[in-house]
Amino acid sequence: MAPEVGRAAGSTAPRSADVALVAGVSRKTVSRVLNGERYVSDEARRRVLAAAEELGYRLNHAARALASGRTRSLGVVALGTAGYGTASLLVHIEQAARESGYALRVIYTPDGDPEGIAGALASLLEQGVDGVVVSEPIVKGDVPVRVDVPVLFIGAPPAPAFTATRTLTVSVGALELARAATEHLLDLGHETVHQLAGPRQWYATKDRIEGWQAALAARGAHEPPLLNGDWSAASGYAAGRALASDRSVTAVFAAGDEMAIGLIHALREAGRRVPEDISVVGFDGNPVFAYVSPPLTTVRQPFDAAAREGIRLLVHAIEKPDAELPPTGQPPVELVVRGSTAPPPSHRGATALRTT
Amino acid sequence: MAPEVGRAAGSTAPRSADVALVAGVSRKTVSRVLNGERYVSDEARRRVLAAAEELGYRLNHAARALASGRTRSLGVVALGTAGYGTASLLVHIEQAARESGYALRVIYTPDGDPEGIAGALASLLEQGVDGVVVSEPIVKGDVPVRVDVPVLFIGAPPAPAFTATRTLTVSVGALELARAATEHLLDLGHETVHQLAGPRQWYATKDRIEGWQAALAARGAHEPPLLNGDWSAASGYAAGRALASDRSVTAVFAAGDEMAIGLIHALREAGRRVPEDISVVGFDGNPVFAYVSPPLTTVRQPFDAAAREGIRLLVHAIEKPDAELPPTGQPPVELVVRGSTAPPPSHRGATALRTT
DNA sequence: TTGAAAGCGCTAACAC
DNA sequence: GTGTTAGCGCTTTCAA
Repeated sequence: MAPEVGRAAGSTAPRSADVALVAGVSRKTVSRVLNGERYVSDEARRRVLAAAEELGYRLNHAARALASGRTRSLGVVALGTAGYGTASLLVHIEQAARESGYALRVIYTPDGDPEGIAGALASLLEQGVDGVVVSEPIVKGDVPVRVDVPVLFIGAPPAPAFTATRTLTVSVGALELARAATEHLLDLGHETVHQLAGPRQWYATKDRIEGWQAALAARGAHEPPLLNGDWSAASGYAAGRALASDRSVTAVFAAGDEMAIGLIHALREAGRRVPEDISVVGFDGNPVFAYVSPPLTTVRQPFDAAAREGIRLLVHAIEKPDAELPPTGQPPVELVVRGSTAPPPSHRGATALRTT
Repeated sequence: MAPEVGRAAGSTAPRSADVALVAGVSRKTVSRVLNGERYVSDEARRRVLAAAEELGYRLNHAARALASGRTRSLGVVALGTAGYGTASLLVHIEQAARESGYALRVIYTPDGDPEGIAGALASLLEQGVDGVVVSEPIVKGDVPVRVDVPVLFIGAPPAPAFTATRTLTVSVGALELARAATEHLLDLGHETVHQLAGPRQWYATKDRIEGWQAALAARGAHEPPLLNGDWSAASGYAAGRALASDRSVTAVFAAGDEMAIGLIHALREAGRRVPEDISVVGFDGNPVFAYVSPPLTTVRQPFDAAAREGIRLLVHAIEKPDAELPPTGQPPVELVVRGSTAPPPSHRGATALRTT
């Protein structure tokens, strides 16, 4: 079917030269068409496309990357647990990147510690990525890597000693979300709100603590000591067992939905009712927890908006290194009130008296 | 600190030639050291490594890929929802790939339909991957792409019309898991077991239906019509509302944990107790559902084992194209009995009479 | 055990 | 609008 076109008839995959031959144009014109550049006649474009189609031509990204110095790909350093947050963020990052014409290279780092992140970054950089996305890393410690591409941090400011050409940050509004969660509980009439926090060295934990503190301080509420978890339901359960015997606790803000689920389970096992005796609000917004008993009140992390916004920023920094960064909007603060929160027993008691 | 070494002292990143210069060897020797090839003296190796370290040398994968025709990377076609299964599988695939020296390029396909998979494959192939992993795609339809690298299907056999150099499959034992789940219910004394299935065009759905049918048939149990869901808790909830009024239903196998959660919620809202009136078993093994009420009985998908095994196969096919494939073990069948399953009311009734 | 030369397939710069 | 030339940084021959 295809005419004998030099090597194109051979055994190897067709190259741009073969397409050029079939289309009757130069390789550069093929390149122009494939890259959507201007200054190509409609006729030439049509012929190139037809030839590429006929030959089953597939562009070689490695060659393009070598010649152009750009890979049109982004590296992602993902935190290693298959939690809803990480997974959801990754899905949205991939989609946003793809829509901007970038492919994704992913490395998981179970702990998110500086060494792990440094290693992941080094590997990504070797592979040749035009930019890197790091989500919510650890608070302390240097990341001892020379990074010569823009780096986007999702959800937290970059570690202080991090050295990169250009560092970008996009917020998920964790502080505001934590404040909203705490305020919701305070509004319900609780005197104060305990927090079941994540590992202390995570940025994500820090923001949530600060938002909670801010809400407490604004109402003049006493700030109880933090409870510690590791994001897992099991750790929430452990914290709940410890907490159950303290009758003064009427409201808990858990820094993650799964911890909230574990916490509630322990509380109920110990005979404390949720939300009648203790209210619990989670953090993340995994829709499945609308279907447990009680349905979990939570705040939704705007992973979709953050990913879109972040990738927009990153792509901008890659493609227009010298331009100003575009302005970024405030992430939405979305409180999802379901069944795990209610007024404290004291209020309910009053209500009960009235209605009895 | 570093001596003036030609271009190395310039503004661009050091290349292998710079390392060679500093080490006092040829570029080829540098290449040999970096690729762990034999026939390099210890002394030469030491000098090359030292020079690379001193220069902060980073290998250029694009150049290597162009020259060698291999990228040392794997493409993953992931199904688009941020569910526990997909996310968990991806984490384990990445880990196994990294341990074998391969990087990962990921594309999500929300629906897993043939067009989506074809597009994802084409994109991955352009990027230049040495192999591809596709997890549980759709049953029907061609995937009209010329694929010239080995393709691994996790969890299901390849679509019939799929044309690839080499097609590999690794099972998660879904059929056996579905059978185990169904048998568990039958063993408890239920006369039959309903199934809340996933979308019919998914392979994953097919396996689970077949395992369920096999278990039913083996006991001579009647096979009730399938209920339909889309993996989401919301769809499980919808199915549960429809099911609640049918008093003859005493046991349901939900083909996904989240659907099971939604189902249970609807059942309870309608006044049916779980597990007293109806038993429900899920499918996946997300640990968080050990902490809901009732704790979900489920079967655990061996994502870790499947990913390890699958990547081993894929890497073998890539690196030793002509060799036999290594044998693969049977994936473990793990039933996790928790609180959402119990004997049917008839049995319990008998027990209740005795104890009253 | 090591090195020299040739090219992988593409794009950049500059001509026309 | 289009073509020509010269590499991108590495690995692959093949020779020493």
